Amino acid sequence: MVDAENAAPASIGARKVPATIYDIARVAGVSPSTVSRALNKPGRINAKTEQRIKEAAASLDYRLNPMARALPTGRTGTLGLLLSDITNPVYFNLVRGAERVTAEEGYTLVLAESQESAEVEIETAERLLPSVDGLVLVSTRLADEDLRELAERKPLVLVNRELDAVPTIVPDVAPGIRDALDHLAELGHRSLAFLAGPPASFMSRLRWETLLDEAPSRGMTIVEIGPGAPTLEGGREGLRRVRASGVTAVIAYNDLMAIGLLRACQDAGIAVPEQLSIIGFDDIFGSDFTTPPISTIRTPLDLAGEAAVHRLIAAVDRSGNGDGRELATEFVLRGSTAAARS
Amino acid sequence: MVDAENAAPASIGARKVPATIYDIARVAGVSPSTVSRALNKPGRINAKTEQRIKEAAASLDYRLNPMARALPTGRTGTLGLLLSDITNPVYFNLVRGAERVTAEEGYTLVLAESQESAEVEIETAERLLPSVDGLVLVSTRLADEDLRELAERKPLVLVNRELDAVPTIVPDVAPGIRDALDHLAELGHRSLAFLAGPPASFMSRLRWETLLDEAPSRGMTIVEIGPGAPTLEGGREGLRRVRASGVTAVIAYNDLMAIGLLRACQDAGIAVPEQLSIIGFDDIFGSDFTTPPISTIRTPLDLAGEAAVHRLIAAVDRSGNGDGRELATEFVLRGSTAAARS
DNA sequence: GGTAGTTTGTCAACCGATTGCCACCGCGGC
DNA sequence: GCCGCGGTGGCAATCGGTTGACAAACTACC
Repeated sequence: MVDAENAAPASIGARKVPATIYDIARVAGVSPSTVSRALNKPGRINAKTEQRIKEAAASLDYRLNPMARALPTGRTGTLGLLLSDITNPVYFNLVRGAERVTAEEGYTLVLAESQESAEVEIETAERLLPSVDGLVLVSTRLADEDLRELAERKPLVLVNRELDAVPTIVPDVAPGIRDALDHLAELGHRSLAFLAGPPASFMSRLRWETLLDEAPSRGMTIVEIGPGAPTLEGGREGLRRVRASGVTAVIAYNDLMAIGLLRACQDAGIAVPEQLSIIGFDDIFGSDFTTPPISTIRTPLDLAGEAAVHRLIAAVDRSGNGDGRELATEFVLRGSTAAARS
Repeated sequence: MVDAENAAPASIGARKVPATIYDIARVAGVSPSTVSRALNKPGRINAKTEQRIKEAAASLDYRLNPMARALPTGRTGTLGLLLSDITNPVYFNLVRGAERVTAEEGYTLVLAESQESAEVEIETAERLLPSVDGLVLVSTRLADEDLRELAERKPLVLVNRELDAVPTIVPDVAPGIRDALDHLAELGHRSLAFLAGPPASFMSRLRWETLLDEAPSRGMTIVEIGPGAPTLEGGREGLRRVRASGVTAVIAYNDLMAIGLLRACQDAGIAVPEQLSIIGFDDIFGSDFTTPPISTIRTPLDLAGEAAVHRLIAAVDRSGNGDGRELATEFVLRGSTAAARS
């Protein structure tokens, strides 16, 4: 019993205490401020002293305490990435790209999700804000007003949303859409439908507007069906209206909806692509698992993630590096399109 | 020029400065320490004063600075989640479960990945360690030695890895495996193969060991093929050895490998499930997109993520809540198995 | 040798909270 | 009238770094 009482707190509680610059100063025989400068102002200090301090630091297994540094400098060294739904495969590559650049630049990434709710989103942003140097908001559902308010507290970068005075990363949807439409036109399709996503989605509107611009000039008619949830289920639910519309090809707001629609077709005995051609957006993981594999308009979200973080870091440390590469979408031809049924 | 010099820093730089407890103290006419107590030691202060302080705080739109609090208390209020590959769909639900509980408990989650490399993993863990209260390591590739070292610096919870003296979340693979084997036995399969994952993977070994225990008692032979990368490609590459082995059914280390193998079979003109039955692990997103959809042994990773964070928080704030629910796997029957070819 | 100029390192204040210790207040009891 | 006490609130140290101002030491030049 005595053993247990002693052992437990000792093993659970008494963790190794990290070394501080004061420890290093003592070992190296200098003052703490000298240690601080030796460690992050190379050259400010005599080379020999610097060397001695670095050795002391190494021997003590020193690691800088980010919290302690954040206090006087105001820089936390972490960036926040806020998205609507972490489990949505659309964002996988975006997260990965963002994570890569963040680590590369010596920052730390904090990830959070808003569960498709504007309320949760603003709360989460508030919670994150004090401990990050800046925030990337992906496909935000917030109002312009809220965004502006956030932007005046910490640097902000938006992905898939445009707002003046706030840095923005929006892929150029036109190239992919044009190629997809050309492809459908060649196959003889004359009447299309766009299966729309959530009403608050900037991206859904942008895709629809672009289709609306581009389809007529190719001699095709196009109608909007929806809005619907950007999920498998949302795609399934579109089938009734797709059938009723009499179109020969559907472009869905995203791959998830395209796959949902495809499966609904299969359940209903509609042959894809023979009776209906389907095209998605984003080229998510798994969109080539289906039979037929989904043709899709790929959004380079990995690049978008990278660009967003680059831009954010530029804003955080005032290095003017705008990094204004264009992020062009691209049509990926697979098996879900065929000649229009006559 | 004077204008520009004044304007630029003003608009770019002069963000809203957050209020501190000193501001509140001034407004409420008390000392900062009283403010601190009013805000987080309810009752310690006269009710009227407390009220006044809270109103002042609200009117100033006060938000506590987590960094400043972390310094004296040593508690940062954030937890780290480290996994080998963020884009691996296996972890999606785990991440989501972890994120949910973390937010629920008022903590913040930091996500990082190690890119399947032990070296990157230890570096990343080191980088995260000073700014988190504890760490969850998922499917770690680190040696026991390294893990023990980390564990004595900050609370640690392992998922998919066992190590004495460190809290561990390992799903119980046996139930799912037993059901899968029963199913295959019923279909007349007598010789199986296990398509192994990475050599350093504890989970791969655990699954193999369990198969090794359970198959013979059902009158089936089983061989291990691999190790291989836990990816589509890794699954594809297994086909040659699967064919050579003459087995009638394959259980792959995970769904990704199962899907890779399936696609390789399709390319090679081998009918699945007629000529070869395939079963995966994990029930990842997309494993039901294929034709045939993959039968799989589902691991409740969302629960694992939740349990891991609960456990970690218990360790962090010494609330003894062990939360020792068992996480049983479950066989999900879909279309990739059929009677053994004679 | 004296003076100016340049390194190099130290002092001390500060970032925004937390917390142990103490002082003050009013009150009741003896 | 004095003492003790519980309830409030303030003082000041502290966490671990950063940084402007300055002093000491050294260099160089006349």
